[in-house]
Amino acid sequence: MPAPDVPEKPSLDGLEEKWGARWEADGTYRFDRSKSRAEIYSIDTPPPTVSGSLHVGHVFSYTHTDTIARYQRMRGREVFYPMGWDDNGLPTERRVQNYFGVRCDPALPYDPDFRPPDKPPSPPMAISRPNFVELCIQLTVEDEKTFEELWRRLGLSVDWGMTYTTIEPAAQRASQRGFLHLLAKGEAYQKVAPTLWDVDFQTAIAQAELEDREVGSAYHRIRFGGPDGAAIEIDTTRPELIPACVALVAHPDDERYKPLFGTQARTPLFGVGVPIVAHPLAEPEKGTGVAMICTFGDVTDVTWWRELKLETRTIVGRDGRVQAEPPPGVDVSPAWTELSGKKMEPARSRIVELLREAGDLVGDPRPITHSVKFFEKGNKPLEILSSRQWFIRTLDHQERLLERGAELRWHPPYMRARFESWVQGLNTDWLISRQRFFGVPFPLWYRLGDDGSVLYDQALIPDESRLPVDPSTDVPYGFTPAQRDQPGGFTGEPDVMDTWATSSLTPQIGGHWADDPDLFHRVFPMDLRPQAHEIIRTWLFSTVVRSELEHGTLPWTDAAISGWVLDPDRKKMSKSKGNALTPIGLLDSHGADAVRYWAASGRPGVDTAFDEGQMKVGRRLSIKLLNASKFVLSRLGEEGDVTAPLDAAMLAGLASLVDEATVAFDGYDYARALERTESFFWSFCDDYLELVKSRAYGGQGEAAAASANRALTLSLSTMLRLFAPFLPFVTEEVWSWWKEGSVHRAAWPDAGQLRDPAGADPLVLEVASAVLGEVRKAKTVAQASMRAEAARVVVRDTAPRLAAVRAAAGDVRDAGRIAELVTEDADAFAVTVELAV
RNA sequence: GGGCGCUUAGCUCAGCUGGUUAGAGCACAUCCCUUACAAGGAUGGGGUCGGGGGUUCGAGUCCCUCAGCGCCCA
Repeated sequence: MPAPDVPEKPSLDGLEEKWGARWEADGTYRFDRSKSRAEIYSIDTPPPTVSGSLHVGHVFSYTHTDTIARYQRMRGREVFYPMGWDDNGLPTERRVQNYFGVRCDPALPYDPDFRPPDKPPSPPMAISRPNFVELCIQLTVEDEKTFEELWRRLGLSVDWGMTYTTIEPAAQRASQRGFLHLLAKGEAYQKVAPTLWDVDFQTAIAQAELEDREVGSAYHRIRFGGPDGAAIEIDTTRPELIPACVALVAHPDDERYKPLFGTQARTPLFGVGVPIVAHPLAEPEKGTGVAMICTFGDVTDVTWWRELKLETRTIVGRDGRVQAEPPPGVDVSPAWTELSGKKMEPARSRIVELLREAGDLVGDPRPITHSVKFFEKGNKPLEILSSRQWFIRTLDHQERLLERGAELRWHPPYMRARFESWVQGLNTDWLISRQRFFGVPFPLWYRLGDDGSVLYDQALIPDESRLPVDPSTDVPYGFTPAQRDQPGGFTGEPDVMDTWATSSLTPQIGGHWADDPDLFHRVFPMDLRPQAHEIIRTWLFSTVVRSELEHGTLPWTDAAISGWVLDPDRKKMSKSKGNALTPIGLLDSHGADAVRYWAASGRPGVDTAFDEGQMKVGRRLSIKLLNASKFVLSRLGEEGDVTAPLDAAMLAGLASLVDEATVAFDGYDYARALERTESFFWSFCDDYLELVKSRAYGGQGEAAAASANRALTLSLSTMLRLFAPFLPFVTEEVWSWWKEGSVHRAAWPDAGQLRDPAGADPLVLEVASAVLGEVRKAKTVAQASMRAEAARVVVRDTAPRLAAVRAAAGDVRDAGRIAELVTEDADAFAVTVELAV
C-alpha cells in the first residue's frame, strides 16, 4: 500500500465541488445496463414538480432515498436511480401565466413568430395553445437546471444520464400507450356525468384532489308553497340554487312529512312546481327535516337525483356564473334576470334580498361553520357540473388493489392503513380528463356527423407506432387536415390527461417501457418507491392501479414513506415559512454532509423538526472524521497481526456494529444505521484512540504497534464505509488519501473479517475505558490538565473484569499517564486515583 | 363518526421481541491551550418515561381506560 497522502490541515472546504465533478467525470453512479434483474436495485424516484421550488422537505426525503441507494450499491447491487421532473400539468400552467402574463386561448391559431412580452402585461395576453405549451417547456427547462444543480450539490447518487420529464415525447408515448391499452381492455371509458368542478381553473377534479375545508356559511330558512296552501319551510346554505331546485325531500319515516310525499310544492320567487319525495339520506334532525334538492348543490344532491330519477335544472355555468338562459321549467322572470350572469356569492346576496322582500325568508340567516369540498390547489368551493369526462375503472378492482397493498412491504408498516382506507373509501372511478392545455393529450379523435355533431362513440385511435400524437394538430388515419372540424370529418379530443395519469407511470417512463423493452425488463418491477405520506392516495395509489391493470403486478416490492419537516411550532414546513431557509442557503452555511446528517436522522415515516443544531452536529462529525482519519493515517507504521486484546475487543465491537447497521439498512431504517455508527465512532475517538495512541506510536514495541496499526486501518476503513451513505463527501475525501477508487463503489463491510481474532473479549475495551474515565474525572475534579500524571491508581473489581484491565494495562497506564496501576479484588467496580503533586 | 401515529431531561430524539442504577445530542455549569481535533477536549447537574388501572418475580416496553397533539378516511 502506498503511503497515505494526508493533508497538513484537513478541511471540508471545497469537497462538494471537487467530488461532485469527479463523480461526474468518473461515472461513479452510472447505471450499467448489462446487469441482470437479480443484480439490479431499481428505484422509482419521485419526480419533483418543477414549477414549484425545492424546499427543505424535498432535501429531507430525497436524502433518505439516497442513503438507501448508496447502501445497495455498496452491497454490490447495480443501482438504477434516475431522476425525473414532473413538469406537465396545472402547476406549470399557473407559473407560466404569472411569469409571462399570458393566458391560453385554444381558439387562436399558432403564431410561429411569437415572443413573450418583456414584462407581464395586465390583463394577460391571449395566446394560442401551441405557443402556450412552448412557453411551458421553455420555463421548465430552466427550472430543471436549477433543480439538478441543487441535487448534485446535495450529493444524490443518481445517474444524470437517465433523467426524464413527464412532458417529454417519451413520457407522452408511454402515457398514451398506457391509455390506449386501458381503452382496449375497457378499463378506460368516457361518460357524461356530474363531476366536481373548479370554477377558477375551469376543469373537472378527481376524488384524490379533493380537500374538505371548514368554512363559514349560514342557514337560510325559506318558505315553499305547500300543496294545501300551507307553507313548507326548509333550511339551506345555498338559497341561490332555488331556481335549480327539482324536489323537496324528507326521511320516509318522518311523520311530519309523510302525508306530503307524492304531492307538489312551489318554489318561492320562481313558482316552479317540484315533487315532495322521500329518501333515507334526508336527516330528520337537521333543520326542519326537509331539504331542497338542486342540480347540484352537493354530492348528496347527485345521489338523490340519480336514485329518485329527478329532473335536471342546471343553472351554474363552467365559469361559475349563473347562466344566461334559465333551465327547463323555469321562466325568464324578473328574479331570474337579477341572478343571471352573477357569480355565486353576489347571486346569493341578491336572492336573499328578493326572498326577504317577497316574505319567503323566515327570520334572519343563522351563521354556521361547515365543511365544504375544495380542489386542493383551488380557493373557491367546488361546483358539481355535468360534463363529458374520461375515467379509469377503480371501483371494479377495489379488492384486488387491497391485496396488492397487502403484498407491498411498507416502511414503516403502519402506512399501509392510509392506502387501505383510501381504497375502501373510493366512491367514483378515477377521473383523468382535464379541460386544460399543458398536459399529455388524449390520443383520440372523433368522427363528426353530417350535421357537424361529435360522435363520441366513434373514437378514432392512432396506431401505437405513431405515438405520441397531438389530436389538435395531427390527423387521424384516413382523413385529411381539411376535414378537421367539418361535417362528416373529424375533431380532436380537446382535453388533456391529468398529471397523475402520466406520473402514475413513472416506473414505466423511467424504465423506458415504450421504447426500450430490454432495459424495462431489467428494472421492472422495481425495488423501491420512496415518497411522502400525503401522496399515498394519489401517486402511490395511481401507480399501483396502472401497474395492476397494465402488467398484473405490483410496480415495486417496497415503499419507503418519509415524513414531513416540521417547523418549531410543529406545523408542516411551508414555503412561506421556509423562505428564509432555502435549501441552497442551508448547503452554503452547513455543507451537504451536515444537511444530509440532519435529514438522515429523521426516521422513516416520522415527521421531523427542522433543526439547524443537528446540522451543526453533522458538520462537527464530519470534521471529527477528518481529524481522526488524519491521526490514524498520518503516522502509520508497519501492520501486523492483531494480537493486543484491546484491539481485538474494539474490532469485535465494530463487527457487531456492522451487523446492526446491515440489518437496519435491510429494513430501510437508515436512521438507526447512522445513529449506531455515530455512537460507535464517538466512543472510538474518545476511548479507543486515546488508549491506543501511545502504543501505535511505538511506546510498547514494534509488534504491539503493528497490532494497533492493523486494528486502526481496519476500523477506519470500516467506519468510512458505514458513514459513506450519509456523508458521501467527507468519506470520499478521506478514502482518497489512502485507497484506490471511490468509497461509494467499495464493498459494504464484512463483519466476519473483523471477528478474525476469535478470542476477542469485549470486556477489555469496556473496562479499560471505564478506568480511563475515572482517571479523567479525578483530574477534572482536581482541575488538573489531562496531561497531569497520576502517581498511583487502584482498580477494585471482580476477577474477570480485573483480568480484562490487566490485559490492557499498558494502554491504560499510557493513556492515563499513570505511574503505578494496581488491581485489587472486590465486589464492585471502584477506582482510586492519586495524582502526582 | 371510524382509523393510524405520537406523548421519555429545558429542546430534538433513541430505547428493536418486557430483564442490571432509563440513554444520546443540543443547551447549561465547571475545568483543560493535550503533537488527530480550540469551528476542540474532559467532567458534571438535570427525568416519579402524559394521567389512572391491570398482567408479571419484574413494565418506558404488554393489556384496558382517560387526556392532549398531529395526520388519514368518511
